[in-house]
Amino acid sequence: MRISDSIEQFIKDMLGEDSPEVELKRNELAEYFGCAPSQINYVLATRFSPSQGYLTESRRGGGGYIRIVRVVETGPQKMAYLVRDRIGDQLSEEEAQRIIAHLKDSGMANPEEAGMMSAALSARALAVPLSPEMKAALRARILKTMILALANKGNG
Amino acid sequence: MRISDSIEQFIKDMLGEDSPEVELKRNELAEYFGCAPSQINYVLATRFSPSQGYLTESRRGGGGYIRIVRVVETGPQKMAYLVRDRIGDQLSEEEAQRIIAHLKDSGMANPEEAGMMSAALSARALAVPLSPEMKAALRARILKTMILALANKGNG
DNA sequence: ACAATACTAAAGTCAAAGAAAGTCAATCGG
DNA sequence: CCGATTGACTTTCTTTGACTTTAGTATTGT
Repeated sequence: MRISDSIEQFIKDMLGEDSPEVELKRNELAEYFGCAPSQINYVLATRFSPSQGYLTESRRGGGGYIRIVRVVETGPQKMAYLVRDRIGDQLSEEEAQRIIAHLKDSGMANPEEAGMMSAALSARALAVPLSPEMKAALRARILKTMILALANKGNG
Repeated sequence: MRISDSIEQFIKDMLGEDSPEVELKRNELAEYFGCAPSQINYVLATRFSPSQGYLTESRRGGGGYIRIVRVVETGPQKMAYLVRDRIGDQLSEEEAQRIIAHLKDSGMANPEEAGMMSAALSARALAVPLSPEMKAALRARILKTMILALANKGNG
């Protein structure tokens, strides 16, 4: 069996039990599995990427760490994913505001959250010298990220 | 656990309780934590900087001291300050998250709003092919717009 | 007594060492 | 050939210590 797979399994077991979040020491883990520390980065990059539903954050230096958070979950969060999938790579401001209204109407976002989303995607917020295509791409990404944050709020 | 973090926590606990101000002896604190005195300066520089909402003043020589003050400003003033002075044309993600944390801590934004802001300005939301400068410019504009929305909510 | 000087007790500065994690190109193995 | 593995090198954050600066206190000369 590949070491990468073992490490992946190890981390997923830790994530499975109690919390959707695990913190580890790169060097310790590497030593435990008898591999190069950078192997851990490889596993993170290939098995715990954002597109696979994980976020990682880390810190270097003395007392450094790597934290892995699972963001894909069950229940209402699937709805968020559906919505997210309906947002492509491009998003107009009108469409964005429509989706936000829908999120609010369906109770997935409260008025405060909707207000912030609306502001972040307004023409005013994106008043920078960029092509319309780039702005549309930005809107899509920003809204997706905010919806993910919404979905994740439940059991962070 | 890092000594820096312990010292940070220690000071924040002192600040948290009663007063927004605490006075301490650098050498005593260093001895208490068993570290070099200059470590205290490091903690002050990295965790209690003005941009993080703290001011420090000190005195050398016999009977010297270090005083740390948590700066408190009222909502509207603070927001105006943030938009006008502190957020320029460029904004790093770290700085953005710090500002958002401050807004939340001081009650100017509730956790939901802060969450949305944080998401909208995350590296993930801006993961598009743009120069770092352009991203920094976008962050600045988006955050300003969201803060304006916050401010407007209250009195309008 | 008073001012200048010396002594001592702080805090400040800065650079070097240490401790992690990140990157990337080369290599390995199925 | 392609994903897995490694290791040298880089970057970032922390910790320490030697040296500097400043403030209060004691001493000394007039």
